Amino acid sequence: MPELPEVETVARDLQRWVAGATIQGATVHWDRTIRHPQPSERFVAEISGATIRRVGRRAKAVLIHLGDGRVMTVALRMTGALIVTAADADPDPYARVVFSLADGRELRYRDVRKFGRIGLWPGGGLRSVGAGRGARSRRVAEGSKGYRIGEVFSGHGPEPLTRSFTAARFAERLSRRSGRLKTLLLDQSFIAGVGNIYADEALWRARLHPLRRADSLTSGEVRRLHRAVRQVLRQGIANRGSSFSDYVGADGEPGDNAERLMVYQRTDQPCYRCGRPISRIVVGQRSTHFCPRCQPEPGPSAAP
DNA sequence: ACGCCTACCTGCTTGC
DNA sequence: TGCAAGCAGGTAGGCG
Repeated sequence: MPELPEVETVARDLQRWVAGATIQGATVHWDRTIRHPQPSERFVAEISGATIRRVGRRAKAVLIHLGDGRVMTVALRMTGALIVTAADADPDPYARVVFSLADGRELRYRDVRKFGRIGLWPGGGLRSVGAGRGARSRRVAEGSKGYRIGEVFSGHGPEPLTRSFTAARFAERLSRRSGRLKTLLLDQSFIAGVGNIYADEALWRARLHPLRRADSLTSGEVRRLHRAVRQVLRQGIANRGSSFSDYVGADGEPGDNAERLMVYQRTDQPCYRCGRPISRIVVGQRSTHFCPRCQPEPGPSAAP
């Protein structure tokens, strides 16, 4: 589930613990985890000997910047985790890729459900941040290799915690969309890094119904949502992420944010603001939690 | 441009 | 107790 706060936590941990380390070699236990380059033997050959210069994040991906400018991307998807261990730590049956570091430690990519993907890309072009739904056609073209790291992310929407993500910019983007708020918040080409947990949390905080049409918001509502998105993400980071079953930081420990969530997975429990039981509906095949009193039903004119 | 659907995987919980 | 169905934080790709 890792969303922006969980990925940010992992990236900060790794920056602290493995920046400057050398990757001596790698063992791939599940071939499909390697997205690029293939075959995975080639990936292993190309990563071996590389040094880790810096670790960062873009959208929900961990970016491991190498000494020569190349970038390794790790998309954790549902159950992925990057954990730093001593080499003599117990073997992990769910470790899909293990990087051995020259100092004797291991960087393990663990992933129960095997949805996550690791790529190794030439550097360059990372500043470009495209907009709109180019994401899709870009991704299709990407199969044709040769892609630099910047192009891997060119279809993603703005990073919600940056300075340039202003309420005015958010308002402009929302005004051009007729879809439902919940669906849009989950659309990575619309806004990067928000997933199911933080989308529900932000909508509750902003007192907006998940089925509201994006272009129906007043400017006051847009400001509330803009602030709410940033607040729930920052709170998630401050608490090292929300853990339910699989998510852990690079230290292997769960985060503390799950106990501070207001609506997510609180179906039928009282709303912390008004006491009314939290509702659960399905929007875009994703379970959605909200308070039917604090987040009133969109009127017929605003309904999609 | 956009929405809906399925597929990708495994483990855990729930209900009969 | 056993077993099957349902559920899970994400996204790529196909179809309409």
